[in-house]
Amino acid sequence: LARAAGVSPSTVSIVMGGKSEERKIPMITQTKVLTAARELGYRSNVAAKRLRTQMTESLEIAVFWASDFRAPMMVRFLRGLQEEILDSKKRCEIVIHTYQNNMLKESILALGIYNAAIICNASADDLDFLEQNKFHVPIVLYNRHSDKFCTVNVDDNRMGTLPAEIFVAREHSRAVILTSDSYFPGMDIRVESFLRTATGAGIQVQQVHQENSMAGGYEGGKRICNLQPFPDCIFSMSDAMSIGALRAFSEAGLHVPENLELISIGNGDREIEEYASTSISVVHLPMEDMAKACFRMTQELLSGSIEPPYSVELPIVYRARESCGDFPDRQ
Amino acid sequence: LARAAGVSPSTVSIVMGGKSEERKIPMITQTKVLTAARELGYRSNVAAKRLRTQMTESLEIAVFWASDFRAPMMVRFLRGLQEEILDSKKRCEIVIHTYQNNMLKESILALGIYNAAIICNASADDLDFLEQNKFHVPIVLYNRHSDKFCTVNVDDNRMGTLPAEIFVAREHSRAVILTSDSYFPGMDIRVESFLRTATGAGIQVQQVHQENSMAGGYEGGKRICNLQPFPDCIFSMSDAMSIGALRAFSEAGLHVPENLELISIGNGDREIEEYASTSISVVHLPMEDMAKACFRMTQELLSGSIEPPYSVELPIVYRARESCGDFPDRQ
DNA sequence: CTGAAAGCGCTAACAG
DNA sequence: CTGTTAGCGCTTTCAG
Repeated sequence: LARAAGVSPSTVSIVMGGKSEERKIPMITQTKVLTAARELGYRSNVAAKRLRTQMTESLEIAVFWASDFRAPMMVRFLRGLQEEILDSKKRCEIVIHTYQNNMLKESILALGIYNAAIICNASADDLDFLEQNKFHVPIVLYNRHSDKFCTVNVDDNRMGTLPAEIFVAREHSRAVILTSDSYFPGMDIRVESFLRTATGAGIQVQQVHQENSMAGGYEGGKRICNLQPFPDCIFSMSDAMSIGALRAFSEAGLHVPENLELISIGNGDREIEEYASTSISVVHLPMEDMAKACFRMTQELLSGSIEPPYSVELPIVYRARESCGDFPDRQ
Repeated sequence: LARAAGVSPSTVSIVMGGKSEERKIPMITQTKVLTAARELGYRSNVAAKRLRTQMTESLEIAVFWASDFRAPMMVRFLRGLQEEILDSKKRCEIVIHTYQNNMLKESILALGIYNAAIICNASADDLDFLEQNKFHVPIVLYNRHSDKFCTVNVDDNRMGTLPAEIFVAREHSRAVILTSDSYFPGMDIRVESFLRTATGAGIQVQQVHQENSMAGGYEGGKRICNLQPFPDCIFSMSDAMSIGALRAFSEAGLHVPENLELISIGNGDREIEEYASTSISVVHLPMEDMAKACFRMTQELLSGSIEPPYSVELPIVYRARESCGDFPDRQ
């Protein structure tokens, strides 16, 4: 350590701790220590410091989040998480690890150094990796299924059938699904269950694939304008795509909901849904509540009151706004 | 520890580490340890674990972020930060601490256990608190001024004068500032320098105060519709307020930019600015770049290549989109 | 199969 | 004013 680099063990600690004044260390010693530290590229070891000073009562929870188009959704998740931590009255730090889709394994090396981990946005590959390894830290999976880990979910099937039922009830006959490459199994389920329910009720369904972003939604919207037959309703896989599509429609002189109704997966900020040019009707993804459930689950795992394969599924609701009405009998 | 709670010191470690199989610990001992741990509410100490296993090479940087309407902006900041960390090839964890405006002091107790801290969104009170205390950890302030700490800034004055100059050049004569309660001195500077430049050039300036959110912007927009004299240009203090206002205008049958032009402080996601019902012309706040500068500054502070009162100011640019044109001579 | 012992890097008494 | 010492809670050889 910097101990070899000059004077003594504790003197160093005093100087580096900024307690030079009160302990009356002469300037000369201070500079000796400081320059030595600089030359050795000394970095104090925070783990040792924490251990020694007993700054150890607060839990550390790692949150893994994909650094792609889903990054903005982290805000809602963190909001829920922070709220629940506050409510729980526990001291708890959250450490964010962002990772590339399918690259979870590279980012997760040192899980053991946290009290618990919440893993979000895992792809099928990422899940395989998790299933095949043994971790000795409580792990909660956000919106994924597993028979090895604890998970917090929504009913992806219902997220597809509900909008389909609404379109049926509202007597639409030509739907289009605005979607993107599938990043996780649940997304396919949403698409397929919409497809099944809608076609089962005699609705003709087309699909438009674009990048999951406003830009992608915009391109998708332009493509939808040229679709034959022209659809009378859209199921969009994200708020971002919906906003892009809305803009494309408005440029094309198409009006939502008059010319076609739109229901989106409500995975964006509530304000953005409400203050879009046409406020967006959504199948609401309760991310804040899911985050809370994730946190609670880590605590239960830590206390041993639940055991690993354990799942919670949160109910989903439809929020009718301008872009699509409600079931006719509720209006 | 759980050591008293049954058998031995290291056996516990083996069992809790999940190495029971390979070390052939009999089931009976395992359960003994496990139940004891449960009853004692045992939580392994991550600091000790890190220290012992030398998982210590990675820096830990605390990021303090206000948990209010600015929460969504954390995404852009984190994006920049992550990118720079990746580029730097250093292992570095970021720990997010959200705090209530004016309550930084409550959240910051244990700064010593990080390698460095980046403090964002500090209010005047928060700054006072920081100035008056001595910390012995490298601290970087995001978008604040201080003669004690290192800071990364934009030219708040220019953020006000630039839109004013554009409005002048575009021959507007009646401006309105859509703003909210001031959360930090820089915001006042933006408003005042706009006011000074605009009134100096003979523009009549009104102000509308609302909450800094889309909802607030919407209410503000409605109020603007009834303003006498009716303005021909708006300077909005955030993308969120702009989006709300845009919606209010469109409901009132007003068109942007035909009836009035709008320039916003570009503090939201780029996509949201581009895909708003009318894409928003902004004085761009380079948050990602500022985050990068913050990270670089922590590293320089750590290596001793810079000393505390040190500032970096990033240039700001105007991005003309639909809601307001550029300087006439650039068009 | 399990216990004893050492030591990670640091800080806080307590003596010099 | 500065050095010595002990020990934070854990894991890891190494002997039983």
